[in-house]
Amino acid sequence: MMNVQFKKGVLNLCVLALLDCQDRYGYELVQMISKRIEVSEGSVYTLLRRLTKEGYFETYLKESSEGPPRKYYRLTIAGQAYLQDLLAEWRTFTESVNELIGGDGKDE
Amino acid sequence: MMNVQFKKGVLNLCVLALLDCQDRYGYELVQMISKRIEVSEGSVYTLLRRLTKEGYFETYLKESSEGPPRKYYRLTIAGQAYLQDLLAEWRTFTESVNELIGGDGKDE
DNA sequence: ATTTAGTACTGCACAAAGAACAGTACCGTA
DNA sequence: TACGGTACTGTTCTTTGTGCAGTACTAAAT
Repeated sequence: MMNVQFKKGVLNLCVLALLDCQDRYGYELVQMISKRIEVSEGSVYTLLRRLTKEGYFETYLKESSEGPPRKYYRLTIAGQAYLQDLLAEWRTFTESVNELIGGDGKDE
Repeated sequence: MMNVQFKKGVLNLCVLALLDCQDRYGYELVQMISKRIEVSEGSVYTLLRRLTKEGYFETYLKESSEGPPRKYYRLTIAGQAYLQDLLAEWRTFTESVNELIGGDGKDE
């Protein structure tokens, strides 16, 4: 199956990025991410709780016609800043890795 | 500092890829990887021991004129296959993430 | 001759984060 | 009223990178 370890930290980035466009609720995020990368519910909810505790999200409840009330997550200012940091890191990181695995055994 | 979690599993891929061209010794791998991404010696050596135990590397010692003998690592057949798997996974994974963070909130 | 710096490897205790799983609860339908 | 889908909580387990201490060899500086 999909490499578990690749996901460490990246899930973080994905959730933040998805919340940058609009507020979303947990189950919705699980569905959206699962379409592209395998992820368990537990991971996403755990992450949402953690980042909320760290001040990157604010939450509010809203009732749903098709089940229990949904907890929506909204990026805080800190969350937006964190997202920008992670985005930049992700880009330079993947670039670095691609250079490393690109095959050129150059010293420089 | 660099995001620790991004590295999970990727270090694995980097080491395998670097060994695909030629045999290398541990310290050399640490130096090569450190040029691009921050990594501690402990991580690389731990990983080398683990992958060796799992049959992806064979090792041999060779003396050095500038210090203690070096332990060289060579990819086994299993190691080459594993590398190909990881490479493919890495490519589809980064593609998926880039789509997710790319901003299109599309359902499909 | 002894110290110091660079090279090179070993091994362990620790922390972070995702996975698996069980549990709670609401809603609509058969 | 039993089932399946929606929606969230919480705990335990595993993997993997980190930090640190330790060993040991070589060469240059004091």
